[in-house]
Amino acid sequence: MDKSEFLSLRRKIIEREFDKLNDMQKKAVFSTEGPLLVLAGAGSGKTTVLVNRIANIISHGNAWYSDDVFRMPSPEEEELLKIAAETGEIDESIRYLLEDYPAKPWQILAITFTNKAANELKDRLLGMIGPEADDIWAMTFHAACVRILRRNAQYIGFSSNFTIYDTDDSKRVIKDCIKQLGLNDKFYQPKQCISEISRAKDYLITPGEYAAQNSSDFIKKNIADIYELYQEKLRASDAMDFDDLICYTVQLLRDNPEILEYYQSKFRYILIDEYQDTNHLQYLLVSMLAAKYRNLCVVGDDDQSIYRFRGATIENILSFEEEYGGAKVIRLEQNYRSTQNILDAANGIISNNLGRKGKKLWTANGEGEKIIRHQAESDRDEGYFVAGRVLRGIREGMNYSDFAVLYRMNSQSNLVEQAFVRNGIPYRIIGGHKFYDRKEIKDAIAYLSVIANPNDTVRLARIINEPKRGIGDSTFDKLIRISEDLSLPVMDVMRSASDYPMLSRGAGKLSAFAAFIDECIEFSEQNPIEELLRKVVNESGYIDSLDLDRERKQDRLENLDQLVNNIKLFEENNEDATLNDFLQEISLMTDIDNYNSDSDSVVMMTVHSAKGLEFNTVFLIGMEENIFPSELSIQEGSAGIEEERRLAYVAVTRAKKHLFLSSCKYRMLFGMTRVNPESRFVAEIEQSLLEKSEENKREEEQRSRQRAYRRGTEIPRGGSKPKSRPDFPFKKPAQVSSETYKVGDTVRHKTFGEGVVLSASAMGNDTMLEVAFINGTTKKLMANFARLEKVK
DNA sequence: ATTTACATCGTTTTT
DNA sequence: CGATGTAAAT
Repeated sequence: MDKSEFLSLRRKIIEREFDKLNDMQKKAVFSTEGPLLVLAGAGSGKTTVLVNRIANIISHGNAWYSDDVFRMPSPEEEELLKIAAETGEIDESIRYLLEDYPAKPWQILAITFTNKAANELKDRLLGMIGPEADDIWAMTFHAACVRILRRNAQYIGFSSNFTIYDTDDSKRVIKDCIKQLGLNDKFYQPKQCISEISRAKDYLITPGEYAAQNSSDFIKKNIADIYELYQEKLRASDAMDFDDLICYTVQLLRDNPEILEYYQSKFRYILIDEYQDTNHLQYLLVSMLAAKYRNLCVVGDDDQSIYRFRGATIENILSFEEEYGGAKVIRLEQNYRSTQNILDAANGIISNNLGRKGKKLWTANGEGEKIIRHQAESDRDEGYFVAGRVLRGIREGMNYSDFAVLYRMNSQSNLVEQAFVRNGIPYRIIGGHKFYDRKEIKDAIAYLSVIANPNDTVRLARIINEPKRGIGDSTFDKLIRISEDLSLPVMDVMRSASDYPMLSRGAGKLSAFAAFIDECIEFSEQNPIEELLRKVVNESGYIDSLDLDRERKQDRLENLDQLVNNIKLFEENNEDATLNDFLQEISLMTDIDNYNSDSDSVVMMTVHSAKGLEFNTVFLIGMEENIFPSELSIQEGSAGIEEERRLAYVAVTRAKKHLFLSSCKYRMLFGMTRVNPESRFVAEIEQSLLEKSEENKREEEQRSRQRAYRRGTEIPRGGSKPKSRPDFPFKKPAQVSSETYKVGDTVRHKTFGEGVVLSASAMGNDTMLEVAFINGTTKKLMANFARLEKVK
């Protein structure tokens, strides 16, 4: 056997191991060295590629492409190789012949976007390469950064069990800062400050630099002060926000060459999933880590970039080839999920975007059914339409879990939810009210946080008077003031509260509370977390205080029980896990991470949350202008619309077999009834792929029969029955306004101000008005709902 | 300090 | 419309 024979045999054996993959997927799996861009369309087996690529790197390294041979096989080994090529069974003794510098699991860093994706990746890796997969760093950006930071916390002046603040916590701190600086919080809104600070962090701009860059801008100068104070407060609380996790990691690596060198050498192979959703800071982090080996594989789909509002820059993926000269590009365009009709619809929508890498999904699954397009009378009818179709599906033998309802914004779930409740359809809502966002859960977590990190003043503020123990805002403010002025830990001040005249009145209560926390801290060192939680909620009087509102008590107790269960589960899965580990786990967790398709119920969520998931039947509701695309994105212009279009592309490609696109003639939105035309995205789908819903067809038939009847001509009665009115009040009791409007009238609206009526047309027993408001926008409103005031 | 009533506000998407 | 926050009353 000569060398080329051996090499081709080697390739054959390796290829056999991955024979379930298509050619493009194999190419991505075998391309281990150097920068690699994998453009993976929706449903193209992206995770499969990631898993297999990692497996290949560990078991074969670059052996498929490499012409290097460590040693030629002996005659016995040749026989074993031939057997392996025939049967796929590889004798352990010849493994070394099939390798070219394979990596150890701990040399691999695989970054995903969500914890769910990370867990899925880990599970599949465990299944494919066994327990040593545990050494692979397969996690989210945030989790990886936390891991690096905890190990090196002293370099950046934090303790190794620093707290992670969520958006809610950050907001509280920001509010404090605005107040403390004596600024008007109308002018400096917490939300805007946070996003401004977040943008600064994205480009590693320090408060000082930010101030210098904006010295001529009065407002931004103040934001610089807020930014500075905010960072100080977080540091004093030994806490970081989400952005800090990445930001401090980048700074740590930038300022400490030996640490950078350690991680650069450690991670020989880096893989980044969902690369289109990375922001500048994440890009920076990746490029630092990958600088040494340049074995960087990024996987993504420029058409699925939907997190621009959070700082994701689609440019990261668009300019990857430029950034990494000589990068290999592989496109995965074969879709294994949907029917061709669904893919054509998605292709049709996305082709309207400019500046794409460009790709076209195809499938071997066949054409499939047409996409059903339905127009409901109202948002309420839309809910009943969905419910009706689910029930029909169930009658035909489908499961509830085959269905998903997707929408642009959380508030759209309400009416579908009501329709489901009335029809006894089991459902789950992902997002919206997150489990860990519930008050009682946040309170409980706050107690645990303070016990884990007594410097966490934000969480302390939450619970120091919850339940009421007579420690009001002014006392707490004084407490913080003293602790800041004397640079003493808050807990120390509390313990010896009676030493401070300022605290005289509340001193006893404060020291009692401090004693309770101290007792819990001691308890926590010896006992499991769930025991600690039980102690906390019972002995703090929290449970007792729930009696105040009997209505919700049961609910809240159940939630607390659920939390205890979650903790137990966590402790079972993670031996000798500390309280800190648990708190970290939940601080980086979101609702979607808890989603599993086990229980048989219809699932409802936003399109954003649905990314990466798939469902047999998808109802995409609210396909209307001003909803999807959203009003704000329309105002924003093409960049906004293109992002919405990508979102629509994501939504459509979630469906495996059936897709419904529904819209309403009018809907209640933000407290008033609005009229929106059907979404432009529906028009971007080739019309032959769409089919009107039976419900709509029947209505039309009935209407035309009525018209014919009025004209005296008769239409032969067809098979279809007239649509029965739904058994629910379809509109609110008519509060018909005495006012009538005609074109040219001047009206005043509560929020939009004055406007001129452009058109008025009768609709049912109401009038649909088109009004041009002085703020330059034109809105369509229903006269009876809009609460308009006639001016002239 | 706490409760209540009233007003105002902003309304997308979330690691 | 709902959540959130402020002002006034207890």
